[in-house]
Amino acid sequence: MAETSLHFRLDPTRAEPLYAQIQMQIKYLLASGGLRTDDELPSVRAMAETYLINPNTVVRAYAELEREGLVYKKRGTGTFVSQAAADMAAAEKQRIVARRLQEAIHEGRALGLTDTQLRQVFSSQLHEPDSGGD
Amino acid sequence: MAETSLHFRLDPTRAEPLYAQIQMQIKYLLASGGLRTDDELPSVRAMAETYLINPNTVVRAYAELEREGLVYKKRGTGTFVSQAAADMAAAEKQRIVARRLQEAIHEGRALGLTDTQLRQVFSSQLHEPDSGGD
Amino acid sequence: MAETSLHFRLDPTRAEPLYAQIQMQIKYLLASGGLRTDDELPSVRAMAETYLINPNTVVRAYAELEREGLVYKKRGTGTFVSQAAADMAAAEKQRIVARRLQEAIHEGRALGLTDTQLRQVFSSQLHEPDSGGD
Amino acid sequence: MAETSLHFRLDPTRAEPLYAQIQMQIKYLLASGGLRTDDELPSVRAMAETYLINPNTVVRAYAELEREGLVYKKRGTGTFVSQAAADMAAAEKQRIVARRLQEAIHEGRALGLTDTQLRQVFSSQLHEPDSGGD
DNA sequence: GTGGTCTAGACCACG
DNA sequence: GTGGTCTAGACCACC
Repeated sequence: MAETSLHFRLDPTRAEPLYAQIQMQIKYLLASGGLRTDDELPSVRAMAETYLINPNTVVRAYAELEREGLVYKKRGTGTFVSQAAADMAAAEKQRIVARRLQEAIHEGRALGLTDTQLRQVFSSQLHEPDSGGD
Repeated sequence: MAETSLHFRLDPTRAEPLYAQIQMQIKYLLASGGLRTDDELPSVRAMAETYLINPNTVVRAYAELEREGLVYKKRGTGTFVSQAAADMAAAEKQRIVARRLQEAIHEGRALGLTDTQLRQVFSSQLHEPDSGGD
Repeated sequence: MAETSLHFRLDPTRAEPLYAQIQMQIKYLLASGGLRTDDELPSVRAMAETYLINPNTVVRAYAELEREGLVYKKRGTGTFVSQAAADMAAAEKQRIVARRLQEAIHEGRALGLTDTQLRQVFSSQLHEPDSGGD
Repeated sequence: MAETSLHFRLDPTRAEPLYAQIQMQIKYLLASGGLRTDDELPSVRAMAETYLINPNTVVRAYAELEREGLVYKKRGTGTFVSQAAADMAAAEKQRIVARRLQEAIHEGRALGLTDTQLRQVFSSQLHEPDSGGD
């Protein structure tokens, strides 16, 4: 129950490379439980056809994930989620959010906000019901 | 009284383009009050000589800032901080950051993090020296 | 079916910068239907070689068009006409021109020209081959 | 009755050079009757001080006008409107408007409008009461 | 002095 | 192959 219906949002226009978009979204799925140990990832070919992208792009994304130990490949079979991925899930979750927060903090500082102001804004956002966004 | 001693940290080895580094650091100065309306920016040539970069790189940074309405140029005279730059200041800054933080919080919750965890991650990021790669 | 035979008239002696000439002529093609949504523009290198200009000059023209939202780029792939370009078409075009004409009419009246005189001048301009200097 | 209260709108930010802005606005005054034969133009120094611009800029504007025969200089006295200026006034009026119309037509064509459409837009604008402006 | 444009050619990442 | 960035240095108009 997993590789049946994964869907990604890939935008070749964005500054972030396509392979990195794939990589990041798979990490997201790993962290959120959308992909579990030994689940099979979509084949390179399937992925490329579905999203009309170059197979090499998918290969690179998978290669990077393999390098990180999050997936493993069985020749002639496919690409699968590794055990390490599950172990990393918990920490990865925080890493993902940490990165986002880091970006927001960075931008805030670039705009001249003090740490105190940043804390205040963060707290207020944490309690806000929802504001709606782009 | 302002353009006397602007100093920037430009690192050509970073993934962020030089022109973007200049652009961002000038924005920082605008937001923090280090540069005020009608202050003159360093001339393209002066900037290039000081930081040992190509004048065209500075030209590009200034052009982007002009496109954003933060500076204006007087031909044969120089480049100056626009009124709009000052206007950008106040509440707008917090609004921008609030939105970013809201997104990060949203994502964190989607990944199952509790508010307490979010606070912890936020605090740790606030104190990190710097981390991100690209 | 479109980017097969685009040809431009670039004159480096004119006061208008080369990049602006390219930009304007592509706009013309967009408005006239010579280029349609998702059509691919000539590559930077191809354009530069065909017209014996520097690739950077083409880069700048394309960058300005992208900034205006008329084209988008896929890294490693090429530059394409955006959807927005098509949307720009219809009524918007007339609105832009109407405003310009209104200004000219206003000025003419301020100078004491009668409507009849304005009509005459307009007609003569409509038939002029080209006149303006800078 | 003329050089008493001439006022100009000079914008060093615009693409059009300052000297050309002065030159054009004086031509406008000549065409509209705001300046008549033997009226004295503001002195270079006065002009420069009033508008906080470089005296050389005014010198150049006056020089161009002199080259066109529209003004003449009396050493130690000042710059005055020539007889030719009056003669040229009538034709100049149309030239000014013609140029504006030409620009609008040019832009219209760049946007893909046919001559017929341009005529229609022109006529509609001629009859409009007023629309509002920039 | 200032910025604006352009050339020639380099190196890089991406697909 | 594609575009993105950067350098080195030219020439120009403007102030």
